[in-house]
Amino acid sequence: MSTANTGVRAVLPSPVPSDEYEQCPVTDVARRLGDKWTLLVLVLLGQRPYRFNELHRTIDGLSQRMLTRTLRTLETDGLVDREVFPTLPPTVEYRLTPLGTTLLGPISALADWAVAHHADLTAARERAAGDRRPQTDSDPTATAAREVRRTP
Amino acid sequence: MSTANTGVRAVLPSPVPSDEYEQCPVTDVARRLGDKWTLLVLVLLGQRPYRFNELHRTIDGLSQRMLTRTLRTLETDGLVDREVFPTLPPTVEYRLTPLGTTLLGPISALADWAVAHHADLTAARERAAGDRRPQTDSDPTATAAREVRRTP
DNA sequence: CTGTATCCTGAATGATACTG
DNA sequence: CAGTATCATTCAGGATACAG
Repeated sequence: MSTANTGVRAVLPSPVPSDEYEQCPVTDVARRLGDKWTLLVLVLLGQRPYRFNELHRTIDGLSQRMLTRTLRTLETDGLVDREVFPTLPPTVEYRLTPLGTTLLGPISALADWAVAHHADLTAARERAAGDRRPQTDSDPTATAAREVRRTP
Repeated sequence: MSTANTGVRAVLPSPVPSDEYEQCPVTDVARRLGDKWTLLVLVLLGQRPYRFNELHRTIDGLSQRMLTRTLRTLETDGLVDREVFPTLPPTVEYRLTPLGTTLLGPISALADWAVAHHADLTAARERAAGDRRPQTDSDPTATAAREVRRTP
């Protein structure tokens, strides 16, 4: 794996993007995927089209308000298409656009990593939590500075 | 590219994880990367170790408080190592752990996608913004329902 | 069924000042 | 240099009611 960090380097001008950090495409995308429901919705729509209430029922805990918001944003970003059928009552179907489909690749890479290393994360967190009350008080006499370099 | 969505499927039991959505490793990871500074810090540390103020200076707009918070979280997750040198004044160096380094791969995948398709996103957003005031009023006589299927 | 309109709370982030 | 402590602000997100 690995040395495909071409993209990463590409978006890192030495003085990182000014306060207009949203200019950074990577952060921009990450922030969207990082909200509470977008990833879940994208993955579901990656399998087949869904209707509004179908998504609502499938994703436990997701409110109507947030589902609408999430879908609208995805639509605005051109990742999802919304099709309305003139039935009574109305039927609306959502599906990934071609652009949206191309996002499944990177998402899968992230998903694979998450699944593979979630145990590590959990372990690290528990270790960190435990380290806040250890008996491991090292010998204070050994605390003497081993190196004292001046910081320029 | 593409059909590597093994991971995605793996974490999608049909009735999506109950309100304890944090159980989902993928969403968990995405939420961290989706905060305002984590991704930026990870990418910088992916190039070489950095000292605290070095990061602070390099990432424009990042406050001391948020840098500390971000680094602590990364440390807690086992993605970043913190090394203190007993100098005067103190010197602290941050570097990726081996686990943290493995995250660079997925991040690169996302970064590559973001760079490649940022223009599409921007275009879609502008189109969506413009579509809110168009003169494209289609012929009302053509508005008749073409299909009226009953929703089950 | 597919939304919109309000209201409300907690978390994320920022600004500022202070410390070892 | 490398933080911590406080306070203020903003915003994502949830609850609820209502509408076409």
